[in-house]
Amino acid sequence: MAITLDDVAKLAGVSRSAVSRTFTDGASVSLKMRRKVEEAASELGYSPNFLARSLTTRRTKLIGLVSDNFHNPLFLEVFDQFTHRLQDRGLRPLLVNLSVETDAESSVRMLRQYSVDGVIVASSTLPPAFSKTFRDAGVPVVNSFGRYSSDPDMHIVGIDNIECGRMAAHELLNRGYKKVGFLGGPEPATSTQDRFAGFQNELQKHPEAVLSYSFAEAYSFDAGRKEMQRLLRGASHAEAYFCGDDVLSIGALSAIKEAGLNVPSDIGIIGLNDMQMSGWQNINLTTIRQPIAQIINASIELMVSMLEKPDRYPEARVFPCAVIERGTLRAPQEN
Amino acid sequence: MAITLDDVAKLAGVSRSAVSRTFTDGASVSLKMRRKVEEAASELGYSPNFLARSLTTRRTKLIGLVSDNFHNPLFLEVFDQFTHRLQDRGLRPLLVNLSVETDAESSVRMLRQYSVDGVIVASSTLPPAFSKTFRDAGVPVVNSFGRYSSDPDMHIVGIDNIECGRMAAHELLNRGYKKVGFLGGPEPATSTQDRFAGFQNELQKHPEAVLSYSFAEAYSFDAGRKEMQRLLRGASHAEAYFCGDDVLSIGALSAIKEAGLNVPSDIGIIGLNDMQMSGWQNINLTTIRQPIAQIINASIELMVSMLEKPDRYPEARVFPCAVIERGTLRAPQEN
DNA sequence: GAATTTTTTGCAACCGGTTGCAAAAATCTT
DNA sequence: AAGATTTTTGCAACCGGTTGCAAAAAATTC
Repeated sequence: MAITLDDVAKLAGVSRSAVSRTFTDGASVSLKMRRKVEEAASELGYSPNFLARSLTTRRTKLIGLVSDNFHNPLFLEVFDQFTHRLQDRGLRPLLVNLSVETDAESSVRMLRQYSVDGVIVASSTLPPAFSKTFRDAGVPVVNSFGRYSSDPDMHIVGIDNIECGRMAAHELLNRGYKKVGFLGGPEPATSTQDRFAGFQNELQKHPEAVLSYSFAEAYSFDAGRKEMQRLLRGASHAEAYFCGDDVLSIGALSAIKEAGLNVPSDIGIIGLNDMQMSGWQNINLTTIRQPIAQIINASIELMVSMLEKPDRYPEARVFPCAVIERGTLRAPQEN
Repeated sequence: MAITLDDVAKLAGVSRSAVSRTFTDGASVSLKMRRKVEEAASELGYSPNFLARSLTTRRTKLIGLVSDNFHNPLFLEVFDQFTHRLQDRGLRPLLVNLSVETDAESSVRMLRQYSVDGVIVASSTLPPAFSKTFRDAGVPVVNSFGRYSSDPDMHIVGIDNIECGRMAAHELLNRGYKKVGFLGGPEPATSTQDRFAGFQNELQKHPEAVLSYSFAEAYSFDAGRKEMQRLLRGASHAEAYFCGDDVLSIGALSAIKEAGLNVPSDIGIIGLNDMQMSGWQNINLTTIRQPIAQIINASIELMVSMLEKPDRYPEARVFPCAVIERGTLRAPQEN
């Protein structure tokens, strides 16, 4: 059915190699030959089969894009940018939704069966061991939005979640909140652990502060809402909460409003991510911005450089976050 | 580097064909042989290369998932479900972000180069001609969320947007609104045109109703907000608006609140889609539900059946929508 | 237990490309 | 214009699988 190399060679009256060469950059073909072949090719509407080609070149330009965050609106932005940037470089994202099967082994097998050139693991919840499975299988891997390490054993791009935790604590203390809460994402998630560690660490320097904490079941609206409802039913809630991420914050805000309380006069909330929605006027969440565009660009850059040098020394790229002031925390105290 | 068929054959001391057969269902292999091969395979950690296989089987199990709606939160749900359902059937989504290059020809070429088994076009804005390009190239295609036709020339799954427009008009009239507005998505989008046509059509049956209309630049929060701001600056706005979709509605709500007006007492809003966010308590949008799970299931079902019978007669599957009552329209009039 | 039928196995060609190598053609020297 | 050099071209083998066909092995029949 489809047009092959042979068809073009036959029509142009040249060898198969000649056709192959005109479609391979950097190959030696005379101008005359190239013209002849191109004419025949366009007459037949030929374009080379990437998969057949990959058999010998060992390059598919397929990149596995693996994620388990399909319920966090932030990730629509993430997917948009990843696909966009990959396409810019002629790479093609093979999307893997990990909510189905969290088994690393089977994902690795499947992606190897498709001979992907590399894998980007985009998740703030998966443990480093997950990405390591790919590395151990000899598949170039970049871990985006994962846990930062000063001695990485694979490429890793993201933020310093511990530092973010400190930043959140600092921000709350700075605004005079004494009784503060940590409303984390799923407890086993590396991002949750690290943000909590930093938060706690900073608070310990301030003996006057009182810390409480709990965890939501997922990074999702419903989980945040449910957990905040639970907290509000309790004996006494904190004056302000650092929520695990923006979507969790928005869920919490919904519960607070529903309980007849006001933000920020009754309770303060600070989130993390600064997804687009957080800036919407009817949400207007004070949050810590995670520079996702930079993280994605760096991830792809590392991936591309790995494709060229597979044994490249593993690197961690960490981007700074910043507090985005909006309407869910009271103003800093002037004292 | 990677383990091949030959390696396994050599270790097991059998022919290449024998190995191939143990990994092909329905092939004739004795139990003894199968055991021998499987043992050797697992010792080496072999699994067949899908791409090499596809060369002869002419099946890659790759499905192009093409969309240009990467800014509408609804589509995170759409991608989640599509990837999930495709994976369930052993198919793999090759994601194409069309916001980059809207050129159908080049998408077709690229997807053919990767020998995708089929293409799902998931978009409420692309014209039918886009999907038709795939069909004309001999690639099985399903158009999801596209324009319904009673005489489809390809598989199409979605809702009857004209009917939805009527439903919205009916709902507004039923609640006693006289001066109503249509705040559409991008004017060229088929969904916008159809929803408007139905809306207009229903209103014509009610001479007392006064219709105004305008269009936002995109299906996005910002576009909806901007357009509503413009409307509110104008001489006189409508009593209630049917917005092109939910994210547009939420943008409009933001503008309304910002102008110091209240919903639904000053202005009513009805959206379309019923994405998860619309049910969030701090948004609480009255809207028309588009049954996306059913649309996605049907799309995949049609795709699978097409893979078996490529010349299957084209079919349109239309799913009914329903009004979801929340808090952005006033109660129906009792008269 | 020989003849017949059925199942299993291996050979070799093929899927649609690429590439090392040597021959042929074109270009450059003198 | 002949010889040396460079560039272009085609041949044939290969990438990692599948599959039609015929031979070999196993199972069935009498």
